[in-house]
Amino acid sequence: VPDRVAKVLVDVALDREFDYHVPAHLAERVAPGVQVAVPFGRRETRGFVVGLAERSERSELKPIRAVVGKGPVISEKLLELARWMSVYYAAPVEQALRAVLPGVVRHRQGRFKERLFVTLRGAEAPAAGPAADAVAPGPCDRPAPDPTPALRLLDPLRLRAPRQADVLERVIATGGAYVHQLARAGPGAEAAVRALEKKGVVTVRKETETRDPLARHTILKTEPLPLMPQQQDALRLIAQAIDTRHPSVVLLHGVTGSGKTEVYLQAMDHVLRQGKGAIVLVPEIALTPQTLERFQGRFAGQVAVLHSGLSEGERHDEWHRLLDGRARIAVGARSAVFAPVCPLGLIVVDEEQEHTYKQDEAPRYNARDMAVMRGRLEDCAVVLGSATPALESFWNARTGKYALAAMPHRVDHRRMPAVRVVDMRVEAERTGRVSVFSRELLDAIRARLDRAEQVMLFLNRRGYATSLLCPKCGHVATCDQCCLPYTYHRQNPRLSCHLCGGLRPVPDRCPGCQDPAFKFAGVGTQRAEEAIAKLFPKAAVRRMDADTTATKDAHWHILREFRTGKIDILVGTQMIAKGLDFPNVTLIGVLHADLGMHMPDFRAGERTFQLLTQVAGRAGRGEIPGEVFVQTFTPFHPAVQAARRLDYEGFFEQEVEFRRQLQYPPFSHLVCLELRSRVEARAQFVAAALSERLRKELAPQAAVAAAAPAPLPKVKGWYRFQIMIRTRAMQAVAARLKVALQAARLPADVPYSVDVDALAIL
DNA sequence: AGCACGCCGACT
DNA sequence: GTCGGCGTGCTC
Repeated sequence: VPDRVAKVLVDVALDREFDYHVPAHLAERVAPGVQVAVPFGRRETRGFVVGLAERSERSELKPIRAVVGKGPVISEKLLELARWMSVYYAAPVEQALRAVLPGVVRHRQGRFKERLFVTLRGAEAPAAGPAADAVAPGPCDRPAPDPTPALRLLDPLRLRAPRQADVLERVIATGGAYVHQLARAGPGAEAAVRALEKKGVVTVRKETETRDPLARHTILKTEPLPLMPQQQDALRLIAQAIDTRHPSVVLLHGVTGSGKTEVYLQAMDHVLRQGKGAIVLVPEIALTPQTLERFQGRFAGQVAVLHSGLSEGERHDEWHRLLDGRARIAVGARSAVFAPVCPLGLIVVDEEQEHTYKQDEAPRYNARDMAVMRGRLEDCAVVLGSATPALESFWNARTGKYALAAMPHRVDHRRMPAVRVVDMRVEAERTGRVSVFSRELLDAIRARLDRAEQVMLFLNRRGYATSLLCPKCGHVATCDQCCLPYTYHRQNPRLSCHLCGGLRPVPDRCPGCQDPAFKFAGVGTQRAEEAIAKLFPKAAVRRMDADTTATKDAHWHILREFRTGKIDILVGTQMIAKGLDFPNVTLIGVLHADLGMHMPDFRAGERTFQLLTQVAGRAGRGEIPGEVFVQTFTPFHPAVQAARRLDYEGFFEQEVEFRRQLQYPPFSHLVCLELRSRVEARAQFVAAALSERLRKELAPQAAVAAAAPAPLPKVKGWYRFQIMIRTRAMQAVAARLKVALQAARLPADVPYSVDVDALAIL
C-alpha cells in the first residue's frame, strides 16, 4: 500500500490546502469530508479533508493526529460547491466552507443532548448506545413491551402512592418519557420515578433527546389537494425534470394565489417516493410557523427546519437529523441551500426574486444561484417559484436556459383589482405646481378613512430624499457612474449620488426635453409620512422602511399593528407588501411610479412591479378587490401600461426593449469589490492600487469603472471603497479576479468582499 | 487566525 | 541585563 496523502483545509483563511500524511491506523477513516485534528505550526488545529492523493510535492509531511467525529460531515458535492463559490465570489475556500457548514457542526458545540429517560422494564433499547458522536435514534422507535403487568399495578398504587401512579400511567400511555418532562407535569415526579425503579417496574437510563423546534405546535396532517389543470401541467413538467438524468431548472411563474405551494408539496412527494430528499428555501420574512406547518403537515416527522432563529442545540439536532437520514426534507432560509440532504432530488426556491436570499457578508452568495449550481452538481431538479420572477430568471427562461411553467389563474378565482393610472402632469397643470398627492388619491384616501378601511402608500425612496424630476417628460436626474437617481439638496442646491458620493450642480433645463421647468423636489417616505399625517390629522399614520425596521423584530411589529387595525395609513418602501394578507386594505397608492419604472437600474422597476402584483393580489375584502392608484408623470409609457394590467410578461418585454434601445447588453453581471479600513487614506490607497491592477489584468473581458474607486458611506468606523467591474463573461472573470486578488497580496487590515449581481445597474 | 521571531525602549 | 511593545512572516 503506497503512502497516502490527505489534502486538508485548515480553518484559517489562507485559501490554501495543506498536505498531511495519513497514518496507517487512520487510513480507513480518513476520507473527503471528514474533520481531522492536525499539527499546524507549533499548535494543533482542526481541518477538513477535501481530497486524497498518492503523493505530495513536499517531502516532509506531518501526520494527521486524529479523526474527529464518526464520519464525513460534508459530501464531496458540497465541497465542490464550496470550491466553486470561493472562485465565483472571490472568497477564500475556508470562508466558503464556513458558509456551507453551520458553526455548530464546525466547532462541534451543541452536541447531542442526553437526558434521563424512563421506560417500563423490559423495554430497553437495542444495543445501539448513542454516544455523543453517534447517530441518535429517536426514543419512539423501539418495540413496546407488554404493559399488562404494569397496568395491574396501577390501581393498588393509586391508593398508596398517587404520584407514582401518575408517573406510571404516563409511561404506559406514551411508551416512555423523559424525567424532566414528567417533573414539569407534576411535583415529586423524580422521587416517584426513583421509587418505581427500586420496585423494578421501570428502567431509567440516558437517552439522546432531539430538540424539536416545532414541538410546541400541534400540526394537523394534510392530504394532497386535487390540482387545477395549470397545476397539473406544472407538476408534470417538474416531475419530468426530477425523472431526468440531467434535469434543467424549472421556473414556476404563478400569480399570487395560483397554488404554487401545493405543486411544491406534490413534487416533493414524488421525490420522496424515489427515496430521495428535498430542500425548500423560503425568504426569511416568510419563515413563519404557518409556513412551516404546511410542509410539516404533509410530511410529518420528515421535515427539518433550518434558520437563524434556532438555538445552537436545535440547529445541531435538525442538521444531524438530515445528515443521518432521519429527516429527508429541509425547510429554511438561505443557508438551508447547503443542508446535508442525501441523496438530493429537488430544491425549491420560493419567491426566488427575494433579495433576502443574498448573504450580506462574505462570501456574498445568492442562495437562489447556489441552488441552481447545486442542482447542476448533484443532478437534482431545481424549481424557482415566483409571481414576479427576477428579470434575469425570466430572461433565462426566455432564452431556453430554464424550462418555464406558467400558472396565470388564481385557485380561488378571486378578481384582481383595477389599477388606475393617475396622470400627474394634468395634476401639475391644474394646480400650477407639482404635488406629492393627486386630488383623486386624496379623495380616495378620505373615503377609506370614513369607512374605517386601511390604506397603503408606496414610495420607492426612503428618508427625506428628494430627487430632481421633469414634470413635463418625467426625466429623473441620475448619476452617470451608478445610474442611481441623484438626491436633490435644497439648501446649497446640488445633486448628490448616495451610492458613489459624487456631486453635481443642478442643470438649468431638462436633459431629456430641454424644458426649463426641470426643477422639482420629490419626496422620500419620511416626508410623505409627514405630509399625509398633516393632511389627515385624525388618522394613525406609520412608516415602514429600512430606517424604521433597523431593529430585529420591527418588521413584525409594524405589520402586526397594521393588521390589527392600529394603523390606518401605512407609508413605506416595497417591504410593506411582504408576507401577509391585509383584508381590510382597500386602497393602495403608488406615489411615484416613475422612480421605479423604465430606469437604467432594472431592480427599481422590478420592485415597483413586484409591489403592485403582490399587494394587488392580496388587497380587498372577500369578493371585492381593492383599488390601486398609480401616480406617474409618464402615463403612456409601455412599462406603466403593463403595470396597469398587472401583466408581468408585458413588463418584462418592455424592460428588455428599453435596454435594447439604449444599446445595453440585456443581462450580464456587475461585480462590486468592497475594500475597508479603519484608516481612510489606507483604504483609499489600497483601493486605487488594486483598481489599477485589475483594470490591466481583467481586460478585455471585464471593464473596471474608469474613475477612482468610489467611497461608500462609513460604517461602524470602517472607511469603505468600492471598485465596480462589469462583465459579460462572469465565470472566466471570476477565476481571474481571484488569482489577481491573491497576487495583489492585500494587507490584512484592509479586508475585502465581493458582491456579484445580475447587471442591474448599467 | 495564531504564534513565533526580532528589534527597540523602560524597568528591577 | 531582562521584560514586553507590536511589525513581519510562516504554517504541510
